[in-house]
Order: sequence, then structure tokens, then C-alpha cells
Amino acid sequence: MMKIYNTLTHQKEDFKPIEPGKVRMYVCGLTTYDYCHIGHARMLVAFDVVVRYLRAIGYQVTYVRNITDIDDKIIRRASENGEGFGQLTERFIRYMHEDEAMLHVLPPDIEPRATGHIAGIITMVKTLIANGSAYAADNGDVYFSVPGFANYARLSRKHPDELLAGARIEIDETNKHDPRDFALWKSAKAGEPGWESPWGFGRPGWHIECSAMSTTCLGHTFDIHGGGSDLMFPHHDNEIAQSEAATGKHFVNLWMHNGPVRVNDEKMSKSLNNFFTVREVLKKYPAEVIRYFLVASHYRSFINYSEETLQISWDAVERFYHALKGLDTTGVIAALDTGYEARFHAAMQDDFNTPEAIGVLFELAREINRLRNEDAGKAASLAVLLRQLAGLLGLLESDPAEFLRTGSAVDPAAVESLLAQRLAARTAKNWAEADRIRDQLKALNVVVEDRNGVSGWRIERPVQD
RNA sequence: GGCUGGAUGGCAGAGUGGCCAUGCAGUGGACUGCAACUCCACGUACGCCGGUUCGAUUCCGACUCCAGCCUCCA
Repeated sequence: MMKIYNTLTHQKEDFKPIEPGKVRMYVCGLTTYDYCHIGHARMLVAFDVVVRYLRAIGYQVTYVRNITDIDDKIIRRASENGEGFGQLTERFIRYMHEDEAMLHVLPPDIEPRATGHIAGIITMVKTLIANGSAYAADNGDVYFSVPGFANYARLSRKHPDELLAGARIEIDETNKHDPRDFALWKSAKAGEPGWESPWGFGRPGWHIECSAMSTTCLGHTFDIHGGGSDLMFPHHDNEIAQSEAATGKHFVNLWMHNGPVRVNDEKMSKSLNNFFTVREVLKKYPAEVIRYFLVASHYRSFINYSEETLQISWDAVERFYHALKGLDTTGVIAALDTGYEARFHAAMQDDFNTPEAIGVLFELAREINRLRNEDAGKAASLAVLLRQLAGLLGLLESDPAEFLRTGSAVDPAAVESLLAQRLAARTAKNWAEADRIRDQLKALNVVVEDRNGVSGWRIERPVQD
């Protein structure tokens, strides 16, 4: 039985989808006006693992992840660049898809864009006005009326009075009846893009798009809603308020939130401008190392991005590939009765405990190393199992020898030629010559590994400061 | 101030009422011509103070410290 932590109830719950065997899941995606950073990558990978795993244990998953392709930041950035907002978002959507592919994140089944759902958003806002949950201000803005919604902010467990006391009242919020009210529709200022609506030319507020897109794609009530923990308040609380006020139905059964990424033990955020983009990180580390780093901690805890943690991740991934290297797994069936598989699944079914699952994979790797000389067949079948299980995390999808030569600028043929000369020297017991060739290779960052009379090689990876 | 979460061995990071996480680094040994890779062995880890218990790092209570959210954010 799959157990998943529900942010709404603050406990792990047995996972029971509304429709047996099927899972309807919505995750808040990106606002596309800049490159993806490592925090985005964490969200993408965390829910990628959720989807992969739920599918692996037999669920038919409909995974929806939206794109916010119209909002204030997009408008500002486009205007700074002197380009249309659509030009800007198209470009960064393309970059996002490239980054996803690099990180082995499978695409969602449906990837709705806010600008593609304007009609649905307007319909929902109309409904909210009609039933008294929202009101149009004189300037063409439409606000959701928070005081009218019982149990507001039950996800973040904030008290209404304290929100009132702490609310920041700004100049453009003077049209609100209550400081906690939030915009469903924003009227366009001169020169801003927008759409015609019953309240004039304007654009949707941020929160309403997710309510409209999720209910359009998945129905009034669905199984899982995910996103970064920083979205819990106000975004997700507002989604709940809007959706339930509009449909009268319970919105979502299970809320999942991934933890934040910190950089050198400091909060990483747009405002501090200390974020690393996926692209720059990919220049320093192989994609699988980044992915390992992201799943080696539990998805709900915070993780710290630093050169040290990434180096440790690299070591770990190399260890796996050393275990897989040189085993002929073509046509081999995975070992079935090992216990490793059961332990791996037990960890994963306990709220996707990937660190514990990975611990099991390391034990499996050691077993492979132990067996490889005495029983190559069994070692190969365990290697197939290792690959299968790691595959559920989106890991170990590369060729071992190739991975161990990541970033190599040397010519493989030249290396092989030197290795052949060295083998001749070794056969003749000319150790001085053999060592000289090995030193020569070392100068090229090539490390020689002799095993069972066969000389393999790998690249000594760069160590960052 | 309110809400939420955290404090585990040199570092990273799971977990459990009594016995092993796991990875990296370290020490000793095996393998190797020497290395590398690999294997074996080793480390009196659970913030502080009380309580429950035969027994608590694990449960309960107080305390200290840290972080996230309450403003755009994955």
C-alpha cells in the first residue's frame, strides 16, 4: 500500500485514488520568463519520480503540469527586452523543454498554458461573481472576497485575523474590500497585453489560472496537487478558495509539496539573485549527477546545493557505474528473489523515500561487485535489477563506460593504442615502460584500471574548488 | 509576532523503543608487478533538561538553536 504525506492533514495517508487504478495529478509548473534554476529542477524531478513510480506500480496516471505564460513579470521582462511577451515565453518554454530532457524528466501528459485557457478563466470568474464570492472593482479589476470563504488558508493553517494584521496594503490594492482579497482579473494598463472580458481589457490573476486549468483538465475533484512548498501560501490556499467557491465541490484530496533548495546554506531565491540555472550546472556536472543529488534527499526536506554536495553525488553515481561496468547484461533477466527489490519498493511506498531506496541500491551494487568474479551470470542478473530499480528514479540510464568518460576531450582510439602498448610491456614484465605509459595517460586525465587481465580506462573528473 | 518543519558519527543523509542504514572521507587488511577499481574489518552518532518504560536517539513535556512561509518565487 502506497503511503503519501498529505500537506493538508500533516500526515502520511494510504493512497486511494478516486477512480481505482487511475491517478489524476496536477502540478504547478513554471512562469516562463527566465531560465530554469536548480529549484525548478528539484520540483520537476521530484514529481517526475512520483509519476514514474505510480506508473511502475500499475497506476494509469494523467499528469498535468501547467505553464504560466502571462503575468506581471513576463510583461515587464518583455518590455525591457523590447519584444512581445509571446516571443519571450516561447523562447523560455523551449529552453525549459530542453532542460527537462537533459535531466531525463518525462514530459507531462498535458501541459496547459494560461493563455490557452482565457475563456475558461473568464467563465470561472463570472461564476464567482454570480455566486457572491468575488466582486468587480471600478477600475476593471476583479477580486476574490476572502472573508466570504469559510476555512480560508486551511492548507497553510494561517489564522485569518493574523493575516489581516500582517497584510501589506499597497497603493494598487486600494480597490479591495478587504486586504486579504486577491485579484482574479487585472485590468490592463496602457500598452499592456490582454484579452477582452466582461470587466474590460485585462489578464487573469495568477491563482485563477491554476484553478481553471486543473478543473478543465482533471475535473472538479482530483487526486493529487503538487508544487513547491513556497507555493503553499498564498497560491495553493487561494486555488482551494477559488475552486471550491466556484464548483461547490471538494477540490483536491492530496497535496504534495517539495522542499526548497538552498545554495551554500543560504536561501536561494529570485530576489536574492543567488540562483543557479540548470544550464550552468549542467556545464559542470553530468545530468545524472544532478538528478542523483536531487533524489538523494527526501523530496520534502530542504537540500543544499554546493560544490561539495555535488562532488559527493558524482562519487556516488560513479560507484554505481563501476558496479555495472563490464557486465554483459544483454538478454539477461533480472534476479527476482533477492529481497533488494522488496526493500526498494517498501522504501518508495513509504512516501517516496528515495534516500532509503538508494541505500538499498548501494547494497545491491556491493553484491554485484562481490559476485562478479565468482558468478558472472548472477552478477549480470543483479545488474539488470539494479538498472531496473534505478530506472524508476530516472537514474543509471547511461552506458557505464561512456559515463565514466564524461567530459573527456581525449581521442578514445589514441587511448586504446597506448593501452595496447602498455599491455605488451606488461606481458614482457617491462614494468618501467608500463608505468611510463600509465603516467602518460594520467597526464591526459585518463585513469587505467586493470581487471582480470583486461585494462579499462576512465576519465579523472575535475574537482571543483 | 503567527504558521510549518528541523537539530543524527569528519561531511552528506535515512531510520528505529532494545540488533546493520547507506554514500564520501579516514584507519587496518585482501587483491594487484605497483597502482586504480573492488572486497573484508573498524569508529562508544543521535541539541539540552525532565518524564513514561525493564530499556529512548526513537514516545510525552519544557528549553535552546536553526530554517521556510506570512512579499515575486519550485
